[in-house]
Amino acid sequence: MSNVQLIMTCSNLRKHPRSLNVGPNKMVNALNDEPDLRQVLRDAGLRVTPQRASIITILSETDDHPNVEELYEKVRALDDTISVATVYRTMSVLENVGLVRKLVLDDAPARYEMMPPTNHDHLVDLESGELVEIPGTDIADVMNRVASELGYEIVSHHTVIRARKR
Amino acid sequence: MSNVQLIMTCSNLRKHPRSLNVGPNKMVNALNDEPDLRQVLRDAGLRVTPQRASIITILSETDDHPNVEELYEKVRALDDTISVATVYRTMSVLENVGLVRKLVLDDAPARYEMMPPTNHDHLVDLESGELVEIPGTDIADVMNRVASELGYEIVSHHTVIRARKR
DNA sequence: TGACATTTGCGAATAATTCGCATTAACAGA
DNA sequence: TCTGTTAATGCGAATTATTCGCAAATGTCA
Repeated sequence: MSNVQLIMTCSNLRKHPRSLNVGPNKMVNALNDEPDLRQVLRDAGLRVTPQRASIITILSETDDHPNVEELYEKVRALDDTISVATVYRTMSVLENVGLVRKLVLDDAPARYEMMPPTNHDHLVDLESGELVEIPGTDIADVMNRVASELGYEIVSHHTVIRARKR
Repeated sequence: MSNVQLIMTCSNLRKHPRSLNVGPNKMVNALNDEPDLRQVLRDAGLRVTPQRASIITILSETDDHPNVEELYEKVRALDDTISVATVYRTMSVLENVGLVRKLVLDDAPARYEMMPPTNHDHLVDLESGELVEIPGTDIADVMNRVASELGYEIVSHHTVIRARKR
């Protein structure tokens, strides 16, 4: 009996500036390549610091969903003076601004991903801890309807499905 | 701009023994009234302790979704020697056995509720911290299809919707 | 370039939850 | 009903993720 957690998330709150096409081995600064991202920060009255740039760069290059500790280790390759507290603070800032999405899992530190330009969901295998992206579903439609009936406009949603292999 | 978290959960994993019809002011022991519940524990090779009985009693009488601290305070009325650790341990046990559901919220301690006999979802108002139940939706159908395509059988699911008043 | 509010780094502080362990007690079998 | 086995409890200490306070550093805008 294998235990699995299916995590589905979608977001339609704001237009994603532009998807980052940074090659996996190009250690470039995402914010330098993406003036749009700089502007997102500035528009929110926030400063574009090298720490924030490094974090976004790393996050843009990863296709998994790192937690703060993993992020911190990777970012240190770009900036070996950055502190964990800054990573925490930055993730919070980026989340508020809408550049990253926070995935709150049970019994594990929060994970993060860049805001995806396309809706997609997630599947977490609890045994391996692996978090896999799966194609988006039309769950969003149902949710939109439900939220709409309550007078709300969905900003984002996050579904956790616990399932058993059949 | 009011911020709201809509939490939707459903469960279809196992037949709920029987819904508890304990009156709001009847300070009775739920496990004594509900031999089914005792059996659920025994079937899992677990012992029916007074602590577990008290916790289930309190949880059955509440229509909100208490966290461990709130639960602990209320349970102390029935058993003033119970410890917080026991409440934590018991909630974990009851969750594994399928008697309660754990609601993991962001930036707040986990909340719990008795496994509902009928599907229902939740709405959390972040400002007030209030967690309101809303009628179940057919999201479950969509999820079942998605999970089914992946070869999984849904045990439970948990959706968090962040929405903004329109 | 200079003023100044933001942001950072550091380490200490919090908060939720778990753990270790000696003691207690549930319950299956005699 | 009594008893032995073994799970469960209570206590407080330990862990873990995250936040906070504050002085020093640094983006940003005039």
